[in-house]
Amino acid sequence: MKYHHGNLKEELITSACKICEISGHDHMSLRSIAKEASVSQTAPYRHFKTKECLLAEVSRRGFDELTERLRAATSKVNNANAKDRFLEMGLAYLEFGLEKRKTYDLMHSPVIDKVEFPELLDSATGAFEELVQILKELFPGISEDSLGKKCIKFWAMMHGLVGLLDMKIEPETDTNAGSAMSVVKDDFRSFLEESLEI
Amino acid sequence: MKYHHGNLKEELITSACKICEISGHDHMSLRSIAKEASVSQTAPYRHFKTKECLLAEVSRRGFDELTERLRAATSKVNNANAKDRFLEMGLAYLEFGLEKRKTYDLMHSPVIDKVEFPELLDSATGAFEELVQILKELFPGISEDSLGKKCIKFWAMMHGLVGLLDMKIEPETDTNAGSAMSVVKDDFRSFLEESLEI
DNA sequence: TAGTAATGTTAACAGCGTAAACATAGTATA
DNA sequence: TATACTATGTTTACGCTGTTAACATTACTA
Repeated sequence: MKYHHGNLKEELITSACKICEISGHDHMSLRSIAKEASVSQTAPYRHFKTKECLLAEVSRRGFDELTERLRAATSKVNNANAKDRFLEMGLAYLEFGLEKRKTYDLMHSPVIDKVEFPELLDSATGAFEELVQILKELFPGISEDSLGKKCIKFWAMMHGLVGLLDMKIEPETDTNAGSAMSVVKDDFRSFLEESLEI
Repeated sequence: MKYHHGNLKEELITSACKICEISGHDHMSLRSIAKEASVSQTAPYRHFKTKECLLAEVSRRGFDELTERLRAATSKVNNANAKDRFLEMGLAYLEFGLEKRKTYDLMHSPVIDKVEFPELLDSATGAFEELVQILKELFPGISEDSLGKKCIKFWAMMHGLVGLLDMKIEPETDTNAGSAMSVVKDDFRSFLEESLEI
């Protein structure tokens, strides 16, 4: 048994990512992470000033994975037209949000002030940039203002959609036959396609 | 000094609402709420089974206030056309989200499982219903399916917008003159109006 | 090789949510 | 009106938390 671990910081982060996705960031303790790495309770403090710093790193990795997924989704159909690639990206975003729900929550949680973690802000912006690029292709010659508005609309819609799908707030339609949420879930592609008319 | 407080439950809730909006729900302790009401640390347990139950009540009041604001916004211009009233509603939603940011966060936080609190779900659905109604007026004769989709789009966009405005994730435009976010903030009305074309 | 920086451990602190046992006040019933 | 019961408060205590301070060991550098 070595006294020095060798690669503790990295292992703490990956453990944290795992525990976060299982239990959610508010049911995740520094001590449990340390235990998972077979290390004393206070060892993490040699690598992270506070718990928040570790959480920020977990969040950062979340954004990086999201960015990667968005990029992969669009390049998967690289020879297709911009519209199809945009749709793939939207699908990938929704999938990430629902699949890694707890991590997604942390990424958007106000617990971590992004202003205090510039690298985290960078990673988050990186994901946003994927959307900017595809919309630029989709609307060539668009003004910066319009582009900005479009980006926000779509990003907000995606983000809101993930939240709403999990919140289970539904409109009480008269018929109530086939809830609106499941309509979106089942046919997200056409849902997104319609939205392109914005 | 009376032994029995008389109206402790109500006072705990209002204290909790106040503290929540000031400190945020994750920096809010039952003990501090009890202290604010000049009562012992465990007194709240006579009225709320767990801390989560109290938070659920705070969240519920948040949704009720949101509902009220949305209704007030549309009835404010009651003799105007549906479109103007819709725009007023959107504005009111955004205002609420930014003004009562911390409470808004709690309302959308996964910390409280809405399935476990049916009344909370009712209040949340109540707010959603306001949107459903105005969209029904705006698009008379619309099919239930389309209505559902439209509701979700707008609700998601609003919800996402509040989050994004606070997250400060911005697209890095080439010019970077006048960030996209501030464009939305300054001219939310036209932003929303454009979105009506969805 | 000596000294210093990096990285680990142990012990201790205050604050937290919560449960158990007990105290007091209000209320219904005999 | 006396008595039981219920509602609502307090005190005490438990285990868990994030964090700090003091100390131990290893790695690196002059």
